[in-house]
Amino acid sequence: MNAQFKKGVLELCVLALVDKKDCYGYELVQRISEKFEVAEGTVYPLLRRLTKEDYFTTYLKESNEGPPRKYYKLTYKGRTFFEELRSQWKEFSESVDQIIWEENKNE
Amino acid sequence: MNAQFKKGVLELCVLALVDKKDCYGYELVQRISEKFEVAEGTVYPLLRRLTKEDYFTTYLKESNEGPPRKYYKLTYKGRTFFEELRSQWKEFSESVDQIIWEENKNE
DNA sequence: TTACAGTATCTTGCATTACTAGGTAGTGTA
DNA sequence: TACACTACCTAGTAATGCAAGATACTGTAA
Repeated sequence: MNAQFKKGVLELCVLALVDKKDCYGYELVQRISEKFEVAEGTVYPLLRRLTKEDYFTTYLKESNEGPPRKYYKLTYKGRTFFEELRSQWKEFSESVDQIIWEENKNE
Repeated sequence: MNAQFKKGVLELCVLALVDKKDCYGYELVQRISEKFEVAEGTVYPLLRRLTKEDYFTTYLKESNEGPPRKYYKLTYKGRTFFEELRSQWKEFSESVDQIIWEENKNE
């Protein structure tokens, strides 16, 4: 999959998944990769950035399948940002579809 | 509009518009900006790259509204690339929509 | 004549973000 | 002991959109 398409959209996907329920990084990589490939080296820095910008809070939780998991939880600010970004994506992707699927017109 | 969303997609839009009819750079900026803002400093380097990669050929044409216009014409290779890219976009954007609009499930 | 708006092309340097390729460490199994 | 899987992390690189500037042609208004 074209890596450029993912720019900015991965952020939106991460926000959407964490909005539904608290997630840890490795889990997000797995979940998103079911739809399209994403690298760990992409997701962890993204989570760090979104946390720094107060869209997430984090907490650690023991696991019996490996080292402790760092869970991310959406803040109020994060939810607002997510909804704004999702709305922007809707508008943008619909515009793109208009351009690329438009029938030839007499002009 | 989120600048990141456009990464890679602008290429697709330019290909789509030139596929319909030969276009010059300034025209593409105007046409795309009807849907979402795009800068000249983005489009001209993109056209240069796509031409270098043999997706476009170019020709000059006089204008009575200003300096000569450089028209871009899609090559066979360009059309193949456009259709491939458009199909990738379809798959990608549908995946994103599944992630961000999915209802909460019992899990 | 001069100035400006609109049309049309181009370039340089910057900001952002995804990926590659590595590392560390815990758990369970062969 | 070795390996696979889970789980976290980072440094450096590549790709691409944008801001801000330059150049130049046409037509119009002061």
